[in-house]
Amino acid sequence: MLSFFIILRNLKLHEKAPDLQEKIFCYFSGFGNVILPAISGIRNREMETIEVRISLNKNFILQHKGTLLYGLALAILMFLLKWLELRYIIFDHSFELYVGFIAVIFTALGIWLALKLSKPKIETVIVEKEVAVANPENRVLNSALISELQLSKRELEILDLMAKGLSNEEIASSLFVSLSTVKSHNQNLFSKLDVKRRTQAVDKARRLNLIL
Amino acid sequence: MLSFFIILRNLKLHEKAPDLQEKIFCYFSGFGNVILPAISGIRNREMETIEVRISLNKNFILQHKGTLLYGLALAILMFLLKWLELRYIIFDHSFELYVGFIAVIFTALGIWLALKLSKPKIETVIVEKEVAVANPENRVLNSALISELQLSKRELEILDLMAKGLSNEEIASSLFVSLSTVKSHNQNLFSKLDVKRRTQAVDKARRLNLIL
DNA sequence: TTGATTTTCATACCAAAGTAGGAAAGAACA
DNA sequence: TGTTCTTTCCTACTTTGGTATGAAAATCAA
Repeated sequence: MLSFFIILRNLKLHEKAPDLQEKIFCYFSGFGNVILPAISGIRNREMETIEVRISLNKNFILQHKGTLLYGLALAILMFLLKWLELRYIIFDHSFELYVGFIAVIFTALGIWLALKLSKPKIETVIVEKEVAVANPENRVLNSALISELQLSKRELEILDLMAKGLSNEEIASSLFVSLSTVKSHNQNLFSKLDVKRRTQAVDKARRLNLIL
Repeated sequence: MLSFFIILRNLKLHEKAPDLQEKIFCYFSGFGNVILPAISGIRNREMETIEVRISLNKNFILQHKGTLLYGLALAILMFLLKWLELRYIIFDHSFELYVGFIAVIFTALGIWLALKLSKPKIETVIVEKEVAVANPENRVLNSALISELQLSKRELEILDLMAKGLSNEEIASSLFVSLSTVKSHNQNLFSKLDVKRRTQAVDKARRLNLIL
């Protein structure tokens, strides 16, 4: 669009301007060919940088700088090429020398470009090494079986204390109930576990992970 | 400086070119102003995207490809621009075409060389991954403590059966001894373990690994 | 509100465990 | 041969554990 209006303006100036002004405009138009791309590049880059920073939170200053250097390098080389052309057209230098010089210049440009923009990456290879960790005695309550046997909360409490070696009287004191209560629970517990005595109950409970 | 020489060239062409050709040159110069920023903009955007992807995925090839495409695009554009210029200067354009082609070729060559010479480093990082080993109850008899407590072989036998839930009578039958014998051993055992009842003895023995 | 389940408690009685004292036989070691 | 320890066994007695029966209160779900 900007160029479109430049063309329009050029046409206008061309119709109105005398021969001298037309010449000056054309000269500065050529000057704009160098500056415009550079300015445009910067602007586009800046916008891109902002966008990327928002989405990815990355630092693009180096890349920004790289593009600037790249643009300047191209501009300088383009100028140099044109200058050589002009000298050749005006002063008629050797053809082979000119071509050879061009080849060297642009090879170096390519190398410089690649090295500048392609930084040697360090590729990280992650190797997972399994280390066996001894798992300490890790016993888990057999909740499913507890539900299946329909052991009540109180019964489990008594079973646990029984396994710790407490007598009925001691269990009663511990739970703030009477001896009769403990005996009642014991009866229910033994019946559910199908055992005859506390030692059997404890042994079975351990084997079945009803207690830890 | 570049513009200065462009001015010089234009003066020359102005002196040689007819009025019509001068106009056409100015228009196409303006046309170039549209294409360059647009292509540059696209390239920049694409490059940013590629670089971002690379930094995330660490894909080195994509970065190279981007650089190549970018360089080639600019080189082709430069060639096209020159070709257009030459067409309207009314020179023998085979020479300028040749020079422009040389520039493109050697830029690509330079890029290719640099990429060839720069190899990515490979760094190996070892990550230890802990794997829990399913370790079944792995209990070992505490022989040292058994000796320290001076538990006899018979006492240990009885302790083991007691933990399995056998009554005194059942233990006696099991070991082909009388009930009195078992009671005698129990007394000795309880005394050595400093406990008052079988459930305490069993609990303590388990905790101290006197039985499995 | 009703019914089922859990928790609590008591009584009477029997079985098993635990205590204390004593003794004999066998095995191992100095 | 004598000593010590282990194993075996008995008796009398006390304490604890287990069984059976019955009932009341509390909690929870329908």
